[in-house]
Amino acid sequence: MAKSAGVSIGYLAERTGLAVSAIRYYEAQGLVEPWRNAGGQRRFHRADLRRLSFVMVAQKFGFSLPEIHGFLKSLPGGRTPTKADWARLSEQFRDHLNARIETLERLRDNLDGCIGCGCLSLPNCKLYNPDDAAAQNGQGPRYLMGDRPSDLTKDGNRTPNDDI
Amino acid sequence: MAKSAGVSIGYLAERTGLAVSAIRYYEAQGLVEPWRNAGGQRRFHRADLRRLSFVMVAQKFGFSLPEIHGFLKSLPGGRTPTKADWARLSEQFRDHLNARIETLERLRDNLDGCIGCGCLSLPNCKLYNPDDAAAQNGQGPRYLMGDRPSDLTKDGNRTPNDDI
DNA sequence: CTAATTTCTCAACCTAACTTGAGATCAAGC
DNA sequence: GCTTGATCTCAAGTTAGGTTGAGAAATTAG
Repeated sequence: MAKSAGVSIGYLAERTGLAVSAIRYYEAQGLVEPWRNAGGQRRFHRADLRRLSFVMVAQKFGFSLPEIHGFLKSLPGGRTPTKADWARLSEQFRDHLNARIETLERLRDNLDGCIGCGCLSLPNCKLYNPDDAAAQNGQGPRYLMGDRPSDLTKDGNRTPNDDI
Repeated sequence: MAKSAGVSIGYLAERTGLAVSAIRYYEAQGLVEPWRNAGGQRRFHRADLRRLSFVMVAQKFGFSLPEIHGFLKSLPGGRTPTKADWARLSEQFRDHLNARIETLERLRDNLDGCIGCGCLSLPNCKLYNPDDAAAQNGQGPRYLMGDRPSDLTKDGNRTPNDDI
C-alpha cells in the first residue's frame, strides 16, 4: 500500500476557502509539506485539510504563522494524526489562548482603575508598565497582546506625562 | 494670552519613549496636529503628551491607528481636553475592549467544545462560523479578533473538512 | 561667531502575510 | 490531437506601522 494519489492544491483551496496562492505561501512557511506528482504538481494528504483549517482558526485568534508552526510541530511526522493527536494540540493551543485573554483582561482592569483616577497621566499608571509591553519591540507589525517576555523595554523609569 | 511656545518633537519623544519618526508618522495619520514655529519646526501642545500616551496604550490592546484616531476624535477640538473628556474617551474605549475580549472568549469556548467532540473536522464546528471571521478579509495584515461586522465572507455554506 | 544638535523633507527600506502577473507546463475533456 | 483549465515558478506589488539615510536648514551651546 503505497502513498495514495493525494489531492490537488485547487481542491484544498475550494474546500477551505483559502486562495491557492495562500496555500503555496503556507508551504513556503513549512505549515504543510506536499509531495510532487510525476508532472511536478503538488499533491497533499487529505489530512492537510484539517491542518489548513487549524491554521485558519489559529489566525482568527491572532497567532502568527511561526507560532502556528510551533503548534503544528507537536503533531506526529510519519503518520496521519489521530483524533487524540489533535485533541492534545488543541489543549496546548487553548493554554496559549487563555494566557492571551488574561493579559487583555489584566490590561482592561488597569484601564478601569485609570478611569477612576482620571489617569492616563499619572506616573504610576500601570498601563505604562513595561511588563505588559506587547508593542513597540523591533520593527515590522507590532506584537499584539503578546505572551512573549518583553526584553527590549529596558527603561523602566519612564514617567510619560506626570505634568499635564 | 496667545498660544504658548509649545514643546518640540524631541521633547515628546523623550517623554513618551516614542521615536521622533513615529511621532511624525502619527501626525501624518492625523493622531496629533502640531503647528509650526517661525523656522518651520513642529510645536506641540503639552497635552499631546497625553494623546500620544493614549495611542501607545491603545496599540498595546491591539487597536489600529485608524481605530485610535476614531477614539481621539471624541476629544474637543478647540480646547485642551479636561479630565472629564478623557474619562469619557476611556469609557468608550473600554467598551470596545470588552467587545474584543468577549469575542476571544466566545471563540475559546467553542474551541473547548471542539476538543470534546474531536472537532476541527465537523461541518457544524462553530469555529468556522463566518460571524466570527476576523481574518481573511481583503489583503494586507489581517484584522485581529476584529469587532467589525464581517461583510466579505459571504459563503456561509462552506464545510471545510467534513470527510477527513 | 562658530560648532554641535535638532529638526526638516523626501525617498527608500523593513516585516508579515499574502496577491498579482508573466510566461511556461500539465492534465482533462471531446 | 487539440483546446481549455489548472498548476508551475519567480518577481514584484500591497497594507500597516514604522525606520533609515541624505542633504539642508534651524536652534542651541560655548
